[in-house]
Amino acid sequence: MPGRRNTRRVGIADVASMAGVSHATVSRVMNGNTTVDADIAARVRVAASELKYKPNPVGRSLALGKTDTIGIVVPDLSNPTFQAILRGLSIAAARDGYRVLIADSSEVSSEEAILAGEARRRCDGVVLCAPRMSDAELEELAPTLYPLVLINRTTESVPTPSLVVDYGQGIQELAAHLVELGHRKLAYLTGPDRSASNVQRLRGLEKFTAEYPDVELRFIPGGNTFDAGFESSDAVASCGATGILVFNDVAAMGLLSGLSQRGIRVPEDLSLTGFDDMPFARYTMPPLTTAAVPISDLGDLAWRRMREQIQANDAASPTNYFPPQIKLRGSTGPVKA
Amino acid sequence: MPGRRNTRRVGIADVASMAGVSHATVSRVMNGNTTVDADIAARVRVAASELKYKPNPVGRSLALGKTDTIGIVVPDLSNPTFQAILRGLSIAAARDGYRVLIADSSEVSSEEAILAGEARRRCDGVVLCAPRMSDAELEELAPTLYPLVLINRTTESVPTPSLVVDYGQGIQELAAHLVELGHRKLAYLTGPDRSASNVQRLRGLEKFTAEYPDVELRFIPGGNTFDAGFESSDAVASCGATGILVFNDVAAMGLLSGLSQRGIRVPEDLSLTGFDDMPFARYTMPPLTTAAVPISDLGDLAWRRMREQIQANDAASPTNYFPPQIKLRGSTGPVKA
DNA sequence: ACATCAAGAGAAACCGCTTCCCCGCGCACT
DNA sequence: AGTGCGCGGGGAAGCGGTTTCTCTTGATGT
Repeated sequence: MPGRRNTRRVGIADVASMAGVSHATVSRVMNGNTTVDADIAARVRVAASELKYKPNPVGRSLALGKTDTIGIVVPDLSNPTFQAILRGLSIAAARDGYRVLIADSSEVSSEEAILAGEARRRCDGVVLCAPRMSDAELEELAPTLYPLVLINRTTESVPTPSLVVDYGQGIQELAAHLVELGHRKLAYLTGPDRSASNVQRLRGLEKFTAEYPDVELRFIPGGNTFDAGFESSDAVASCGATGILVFNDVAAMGLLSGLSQRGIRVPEDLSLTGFDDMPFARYTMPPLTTAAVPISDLGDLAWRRMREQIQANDAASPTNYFPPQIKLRGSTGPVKA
Repeated sequence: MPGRRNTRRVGIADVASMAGVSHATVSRVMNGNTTVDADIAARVRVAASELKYKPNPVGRSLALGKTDTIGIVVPDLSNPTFQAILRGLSIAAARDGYRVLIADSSEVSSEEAILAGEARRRCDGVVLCAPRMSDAELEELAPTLYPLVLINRTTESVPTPSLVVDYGQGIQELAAHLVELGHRKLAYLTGPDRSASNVQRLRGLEKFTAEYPDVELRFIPGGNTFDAGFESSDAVASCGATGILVFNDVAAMGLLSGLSQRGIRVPEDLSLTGFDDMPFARYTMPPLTTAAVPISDLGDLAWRRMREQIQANDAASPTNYFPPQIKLRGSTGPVKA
């Protein structure tokens, strides 16, 4: 006898026998089917509430072929960006009666495809954040995941709704801002090598240098952590640049801390920009000039794109690009005379 | 015909007919049942991988009466504490092949019970974080959720594994630390009124004043945000206390910022403690003395308690109290002469 | 009064998988 | 050679619902 439970839960059959009807009728009543006589329906409802009956979602899922659940695959749940996406997604999905199943690939990109497949099998759709996955693998995976929404990735073969933050655009604007302030020697403190969003920033900076050939731009290896920023302060201080573009706010805050320990003043001696506009960015000393990414809107929109596909109202919706919004604060200022 | 899918997925029957065996045999092979002839097993495996067959989890769940999924109910996913718990839980559960379904009650405590019930029906167990739920409701709800782990709550009627952070103990130790440094006039910048963890801190401080009758302790209404801390700086500066216990790190950072704007030096003029040891606490100027709560261990342990109940190796495991660990940093110093 | 029909409820099929039950087969033992 | 037995695989019964199909029943029309 498979699936026996110690304490058997109340099932549709219990309600049916209590109300003196067939379980088909109980099912009809529970699903609001109006072809049931009002008296009988009332009797069923009484029995159901008497027994505190709630339909078993697993049984329903099997019969209906849907689980009212969507999966999200993230590379690292400790990353505030993914936390915000998850939050936005979860709240938006909940409004439509859907739940969210999470799959954390722990930065192991070889796991991502497997996790996504598993999640898809349990859920009605998948939101995939897989910054490290190769393009080839993504192209192959995407069609098998069908109701799929991509974050910060796009596919060519199958048209898949994608939500991408335009990091390249953002960093260009920050660089342009520094130029406006008179800076001619800039440096970019890079993020993790294999990070897709770091690559996008580099692309954006290529365009920038093409546009401003007279501006000098050098690259300093950095990272995405406070400590990485902190430890880069020597390299930054000695590189001769007066305007520093940092990969993200966390590293920028580390750098800020390191510079202040060396007695280098921001923005008097050096201008500094971050990226992400995390909550504390406005509270550093000085407050950080940065680029805001509307990430919780992103989670919300991810759900909307997912819902469109599940309901199949209209299929193809193109990639949405999110231009970051530049926040001018105290960490950037005119170049020293 | 219920549950028809547009593109029918490959099922166990397809594998069975391809391998020329019954689906019972396929099932046995897929589940590693050794009573299958090696040749046949191999044939089945070939067919399965040929068709890329993966068992449908919903079908399995129904047959087995388990979903390999646990639910977590949180009041607010934007709260770093719950993010950390979620992360710890998710990673630990994943190691044992379980997934996590999230339910965000958006601080609406009336939703919590409903969400928890729904989650329980879909999952093999529930981790419940419901700081605002009334004791009565919790007592009534707990038995219906059986494989249940509580965070920062306990029950009396049904013995339920609980993981509670001993905020009272932590704040007492911080206060004692200030006394050791010579402070005799202390103030507590409170958290949100209805927050259970704020109440626990207040309880701890009651004990503290009983133990140190010669120390003066006053209370200043605060909050749990940076801005709340910032705006309290006047009240703090004028209250005459030399040692300030702040509800949490975020508010403490706000206060720190406000004080520095007023030219009040920390720790020379005023000593300051936070609570939580959030990642940035060590990077403020000066670094924040605070109490570290091992929250991701907490997620990890939540899973372990859950697993114990699911496997039913041993039933009752008592409440685990987590004493916060005091981190002495630069924001506290000897009282001014 | 009889035929037609619509409404409403029960029986049964089905979703995809696991596992119990049982039967056929080959081997060993008497 | 006949019986007992263990092994392995097929058939079928579930898991808990939804939905189609079918049949009963009461109302309506002529």
